[in-house]
Amino acid sequence: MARPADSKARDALICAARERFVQHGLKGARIEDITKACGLSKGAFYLHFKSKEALFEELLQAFGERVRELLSTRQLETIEFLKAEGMLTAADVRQQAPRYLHYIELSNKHNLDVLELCWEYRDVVHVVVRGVQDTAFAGTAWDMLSQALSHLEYQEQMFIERGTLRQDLAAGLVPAMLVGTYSMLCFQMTSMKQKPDFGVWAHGVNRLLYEGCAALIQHVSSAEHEETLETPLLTATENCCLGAGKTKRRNS
Amino acid sequence: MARPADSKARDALICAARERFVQHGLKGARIEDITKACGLSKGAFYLHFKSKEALFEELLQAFGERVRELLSTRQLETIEFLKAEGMLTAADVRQQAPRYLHYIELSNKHNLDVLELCWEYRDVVHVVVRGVQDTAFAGTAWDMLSQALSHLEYQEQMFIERGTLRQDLAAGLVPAMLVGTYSMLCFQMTSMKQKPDFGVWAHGVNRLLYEGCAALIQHVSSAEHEETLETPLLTATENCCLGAGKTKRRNS
DNA sequence: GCAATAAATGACTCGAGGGTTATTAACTCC
DNA sequence: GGAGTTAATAACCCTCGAGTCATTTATTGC
Repeated sequence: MARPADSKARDALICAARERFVQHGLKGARIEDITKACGLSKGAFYLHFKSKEALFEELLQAFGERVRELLSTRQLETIEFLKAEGMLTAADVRQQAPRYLHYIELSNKHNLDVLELCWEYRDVVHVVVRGVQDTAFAGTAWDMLSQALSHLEYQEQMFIERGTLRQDLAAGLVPAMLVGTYSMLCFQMTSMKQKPDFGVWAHGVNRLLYEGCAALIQHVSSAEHEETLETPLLTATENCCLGAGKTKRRNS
Repeated sequence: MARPADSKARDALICAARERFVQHGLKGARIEDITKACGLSKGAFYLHFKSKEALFEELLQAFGERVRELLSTRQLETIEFLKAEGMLTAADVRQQAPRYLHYIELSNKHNLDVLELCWEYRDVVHVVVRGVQDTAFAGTAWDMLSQALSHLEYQEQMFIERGTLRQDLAAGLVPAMLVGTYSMLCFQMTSMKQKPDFGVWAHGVNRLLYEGCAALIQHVSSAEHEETLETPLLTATENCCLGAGKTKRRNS
């Protein structure tokens, strides 16, 4: 006994909003343009969403959920692997033991999963990185990167403690390089029409980094790089932020 | 026979504007807030600048000029070095020859120069990366990264052609990792109060990457990584952009 | 002190865009 | 087909901020 909503209306609004957000940022996107793009009126928008920000938060929640899933399965599977195959030793790395190659394989799989997800949500990523300044979401990109960083730092720590990795690199360096390289890739993909071949990329990065570490391990006893680099680095926890610090938390 | 302008007014306006731009982005910064911050009225702003955008462009020009200087001296000094010391060979890298270590030293110096410059202009960098969407400057960050990328790709190409570097990594991978890592660092530094120790960082990155390449060179003949990764990759020239593509060029 | 001149002010206009609401359209159930 | 209900519309209000300009203020040369 009532007029039912056009089932496509809500989805159409979300879709149009995503496009506008990418082009103009969260603030810059005009509600009237969004509704016009799907043949609706401004009022219709407020029928489905409390505000532009609420719509965006919805998108972000979905993405964040997926990210959290990925991170936690990565965590689980890594621990599982190490339980099953035993902790990696420096010798494994040096000799490119099957166990080590297997580990790289696993790590690679996880990296690819992340890239795929970012591709799926590339518009949202784009907005989070470059379109939310002066908004409740201003710190979100950094928050997400921080999660990834501290996650990888945890793994690095494990490896360092067990002697798998050299200790003479600044702690956090490898995680930061990984996150830096991958976020560069995400940054790039937000402006691409064709999905690039992530496999080639991820594989190369992995080889460079892991074999770089292996190379260092071989040189351990050689005297030429003596200075231990133990300055604490740039960790995720170093949140001595200026801009990001004044992130107004969401007031939904 | 006229009232002279307060000599400090213009500088004060620029200074206040930079602060506001960081906090709220180019569009989000209000002219009246900028002027209020240095005890002036809105009208005074238009006495010194045509618009907010004109002021920002001025900042950007200064930064861009410095960047171009750095890139060209890097280019010059690298070529000069290679002329003086001869082209590096794979053997140099493998054996960590003085010539090779010297080269790394040089490269490191240039990297540090870039980091220092970014630190000096960290507020401008911050704005360019995150505060110019829906603005004439929307594509600027990417333009600048592209310059750096293609510059490094040129060097990489040189090394690959002469056989110094392995050819079985995706072309552009090392440049992209460098730019990715360094821009991650820039991204981080825009929210830091204390200047971090760039030396430690740059040194670690260099060692990882170069020794990673060296390690690969050692494995050249080993059969275990066979597939040649020759997919063209993500080069600077791949400007198949969506968002960045519709950058309205400046209309000053 | 006074005229001339340029700096600086702040009240003003104006357009843009977020959010509201009275009204109309469309649908369902009886 | 009519009552009841909800979707959707579009005119409206309101705030905010860019840019303007008549007016005031400060300074200099005489």
